Amino acid sequence: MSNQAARRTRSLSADKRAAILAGAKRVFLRDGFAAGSVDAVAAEAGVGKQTVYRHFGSKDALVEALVVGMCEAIDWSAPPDASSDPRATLRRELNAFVLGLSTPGSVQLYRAIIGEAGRQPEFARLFFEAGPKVIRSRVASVLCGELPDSEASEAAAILVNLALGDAYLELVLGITPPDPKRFERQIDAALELVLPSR
Amino acid sequence: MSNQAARRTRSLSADKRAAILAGAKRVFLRDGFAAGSVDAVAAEAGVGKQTVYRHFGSKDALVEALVVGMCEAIDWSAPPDASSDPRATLRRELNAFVLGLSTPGSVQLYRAIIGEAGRQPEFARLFFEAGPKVIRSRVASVLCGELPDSEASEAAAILVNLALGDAYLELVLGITPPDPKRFERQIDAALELVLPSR
DNA sequence: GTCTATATTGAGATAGAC
DNA sequence: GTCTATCTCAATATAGAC
Repeated sequence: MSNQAARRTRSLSADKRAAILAGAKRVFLRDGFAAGSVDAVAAEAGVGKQTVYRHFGSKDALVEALVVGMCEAIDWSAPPDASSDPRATLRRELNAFVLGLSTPGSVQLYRAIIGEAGRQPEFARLFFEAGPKVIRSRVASVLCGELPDSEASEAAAILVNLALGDAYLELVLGITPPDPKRFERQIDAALELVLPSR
Repeated sequence: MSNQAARRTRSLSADKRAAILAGAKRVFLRDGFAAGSVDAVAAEAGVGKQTVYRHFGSKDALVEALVVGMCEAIDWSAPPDASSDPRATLRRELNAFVLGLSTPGSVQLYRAIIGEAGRQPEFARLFFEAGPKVIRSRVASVLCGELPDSEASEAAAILVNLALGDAYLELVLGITPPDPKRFERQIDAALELVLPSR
């Protein structure tokens, strides 16, 4: 009967979809959402343009699928550790965060999100909720053991800000290349300021 | 002879030029450098499109003139004061900085600069040199009287970062509206951390 | 379901009237 | 020097072959 082809009435190739999204990532993060073209995405993905439209319907929908997918894939947290030293835990956590955010893909996504924030507030919110907000609360939860709850939230915000510090603004602006050592120094200085060792 | 018309061989109307730049500012900061059109600029400025091209030659040149002009016009510094209290001076200086950077025009310029940083590094550098870098050194020069020179530069960077804090990221992302009181609280907390009052 | 060829719109840039 | 009308090309989206 129809047991073979029954449920594949509208089945599109998952491989092609992934290839298109990969192409879209390269094109749109390099050229920007406005200047990047569907033609370029199709060429980059090695598929016909019509295939892109079959899968996503429009350029806007493709861009949205890309941004949503990248935001959902964000995971800048450090794996859990057995150590009970909160300073060491915070150092690992903050380090994983800045490294994740320093990735070329993350920097390009960050630029694109900021650049479109005035026109696409949903993208900005999605990114904020998936990234900075998560890190803040992870850091705050560690700090709750060390500081009064009333101070933990504010201290977490300070730590996260200082961990990024100047280095991140300069990285996003393309002034200086990524420098893990510089981030480590910023993190150590931040920890010393918020949780003095003596 | 030619003494009347001699030197106006290539004189264009300064009024029109200013009107075009004002229109370009509205259009490009609202729609982005890529999506904003010269037609829209001409309409916004109330001139013909050809006039735009007579004055600037190309869309790229127009965008560059706009960005350069806005960066050169940046002045987020506080006026000098007679007070000799470095904490009060720093508070005024940092407050003027965050207020200047919170202006709708500044936020939109910041977004556009970040969004194009991967493709237009010169714009990013121009902005950085005219804005953040200037504030850093102003703050550092005040701190030189309070801290060893070796620490003043780093402390200045920390102060500037904490003055912007979470509030600025959320403002740029369009998550929260501008809130001068929140900035003031961030500045006070930052000063207390870097220059404890007791 | 995927590709090639095409319709249509819009934007950058220019020619010519005044 | 400024505007109106136009050229040209690129990009979104679609139609039809396989």
